[in-house]
Amino acid sequence: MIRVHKFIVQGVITKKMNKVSRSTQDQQTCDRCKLNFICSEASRGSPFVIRQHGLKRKERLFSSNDAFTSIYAIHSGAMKTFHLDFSGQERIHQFYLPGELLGFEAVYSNYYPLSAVAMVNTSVCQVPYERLLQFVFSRPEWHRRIISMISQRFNFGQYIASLTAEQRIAAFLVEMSRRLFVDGESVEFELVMSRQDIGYYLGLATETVSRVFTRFKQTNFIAINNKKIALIEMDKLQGL
Amino acid sequence: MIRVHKFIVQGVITKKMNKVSRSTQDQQTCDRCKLNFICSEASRGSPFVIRQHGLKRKERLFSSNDAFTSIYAIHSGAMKTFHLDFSGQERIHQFYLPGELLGFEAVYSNYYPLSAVAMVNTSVCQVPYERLLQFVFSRPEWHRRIISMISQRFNFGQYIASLTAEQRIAAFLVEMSRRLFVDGESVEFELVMSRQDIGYYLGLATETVSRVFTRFKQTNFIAINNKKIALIEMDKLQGL
DNA sequence: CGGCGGCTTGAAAGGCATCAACATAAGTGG
DNA sequence: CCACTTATGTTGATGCCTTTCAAGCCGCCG
Repeated sequence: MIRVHKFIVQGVITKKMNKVSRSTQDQQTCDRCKLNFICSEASRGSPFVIRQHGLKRKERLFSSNDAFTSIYAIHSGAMKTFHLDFSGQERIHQFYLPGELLGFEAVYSNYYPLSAVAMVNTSVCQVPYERLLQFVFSRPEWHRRIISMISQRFNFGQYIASLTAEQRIAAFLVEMSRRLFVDGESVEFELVMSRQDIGYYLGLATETVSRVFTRFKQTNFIAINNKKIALIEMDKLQGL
Repeated sequence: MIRVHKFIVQGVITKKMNKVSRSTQDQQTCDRCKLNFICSEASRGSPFVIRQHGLKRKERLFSSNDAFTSIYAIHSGAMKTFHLDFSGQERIHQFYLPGELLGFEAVYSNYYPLSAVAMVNTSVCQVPYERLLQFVFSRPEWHRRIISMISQRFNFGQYIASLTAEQRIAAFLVEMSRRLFVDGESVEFELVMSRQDIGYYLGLATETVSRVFTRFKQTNFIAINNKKIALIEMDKLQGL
């Protein structure tokens, strides 16, 4: 059996906050936020982040075609963005982990092209886009940084189409651990998303995801027990 | 037999220009350039675009790991960006058509993560990034616009992993025609990339690409003769 | 005109999806 | 807190789609 020490993703909301009060605990999670460079400079009680939403599992943050107003930063928990294809099947575009931003997809068209729902109980910070721009424009060094940050998230996604099921899942697991742990030290975490979500995300059937997990478990590449997972042979996963 | 009227992609470089002189002919192709909103405002002989490179087919514009200096706009022709995977196989990330920009992938890391080569004889405009920022920051409305432009190109790529070969190729063809013809009127064009490139891009074997083209031809969804292609039943292609 | 790279077509093998049944976990109400 | 219900995950058998290997064709360029 494996023992999982950190459950960073599975952030349970213990209290719902409607205004920003940066407690010591917040400080930790805020450190990894991609907007921290602005947010931490903004004076306390500043209107940069207007509130912190608490979302229950499966609760929706915004829907496809909603008018674009805000960027959201994941404070704790995890979300997914998706749209429904012509046959009504969910197509997952991205998962969002603590510290990551969602909503930039809507900047160009001025409406959210995708829907966003919480995969576990989640807390997000809402940053009205106009206000964000206002802040960004107020400091020259931030100009460059925001462009850089947005450029970071370019189209590196479609290459998975040429990978086998095992390669896709290995890449997915490595990617998850990389995004969860900045230091890259720990390799034990909680899969917040269902097998089906992973399948939709990687273009695989749910059963295939399950089977590959079992195969990886048998070859001792990973240890897995339902949602708890530990990457044991990271090298071998990357070497697929 | 089909007759192809427009060969916008297959821009043959008749003259190599080393400084910017916006002839009437340039004006046409520049109109569709995503940086035209800045470039057209910059006074003639301004240092915004420093020169126009002529690249022969298969010639390289920059290589993976090169230091990042400039964004490039395709003036005529077409390019592809790719990297080599561990087994030395080419993985194509994106194709770039006239008016489109490449190089933004390098902003974050400050080096080009991918290599770029011309698929046909191609002419590009080089825009040094520092100079671009200088211009962009000089006008607030441009700043907003560049952020919007970059945000436009978000991760909508990986969904192809869940499509069949026919769906991927149909989507690819529709996408190409959309990017080539702003009005969406014409459906006849020249495929500048090889079957192999298309395969690498879509995660399919070259033979599969070929087979699907033949199948589409037999069902009269398209007319195709080597590189010349006409989308006859656009609706049916989209409906796959 | 000959050679070569790109393209097409065929046959066989393999990987993944699908369908189906079951197991386990999570959620709900008494 | 337990019993029930529902959602989620696992495992097996079968079939199909795509890859792979192989051979031949076509178009392009020297």
